[in-house]
Amino acid sequence: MNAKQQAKYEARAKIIKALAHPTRLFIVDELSKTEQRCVCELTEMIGVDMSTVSRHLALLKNAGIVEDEKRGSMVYYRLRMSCVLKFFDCIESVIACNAANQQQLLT
Amino acid sequence: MNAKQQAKYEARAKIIKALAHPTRLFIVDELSKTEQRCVCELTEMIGVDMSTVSRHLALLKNAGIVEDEKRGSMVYYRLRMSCVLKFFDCIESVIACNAANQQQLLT
DNA sequence: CCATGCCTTGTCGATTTAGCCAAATAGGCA
DNA sequence: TGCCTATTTGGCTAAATCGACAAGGCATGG
Repeated sequence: MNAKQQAKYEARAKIIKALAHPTRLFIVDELSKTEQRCVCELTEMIGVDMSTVSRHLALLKNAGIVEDEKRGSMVYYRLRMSCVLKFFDCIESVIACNAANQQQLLT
Repeated sequence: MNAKQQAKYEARAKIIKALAHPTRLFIVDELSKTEQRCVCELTEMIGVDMSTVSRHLALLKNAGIVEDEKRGSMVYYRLRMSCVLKFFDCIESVIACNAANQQQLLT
């Protein structure tokens, strides 16, 4: 693998890594349902420290998946690349396929 | 977020995490082009220790993304859920969108 | 101006991850 | 049997990640 290839896969991995956490998946899911949410709302829903949520959001933003907008003292986040939602169908089918496989091993 | 929700997002995150590494993305890409590859071939292409490649493959297998088949003394891996390939279009568009944004900041 | 609420950032400890080397396992072949 | 190759696994270190708490910045409302 040459340097250019390497860079390509690293760039891709960075985006995927940004999604690779339950809390961040929840955030993406939530923003697909509700257009925009402030940090405090998400914090409330998730149930971890606000600083932790803030960092998750910063990470998603840095990857280009969400964007933020400050209004007054609140910061609202919304989905910037909604194509990531398409991942979920495939993910679910992987999970279902794994489950079916597990099942089969028992018989 | 209740326990069931939590579990759902964790299961999803596990799959995504399995893809969140440049080497593993390379492997998936390669298996989309060539149907099957043994560990030694992939090791050759990637240029890290075979034990490292073996672990990456085990991780992908554990997530249900690839499957393996032992033939003689070699182990061949192939893609099990090719739907993950669909991720790449979206990923590329995120990258392109980020780049366009960067560009705009310079003007 | 001060208090309060919203948010981000610095720091720390605990956990996970990635890579290497060495050792163990397993198949193929002389 | 004994060597060689292919692969996995154990052990180790360095680096990254996550979560909590504390402190600081900024806006709002008395």
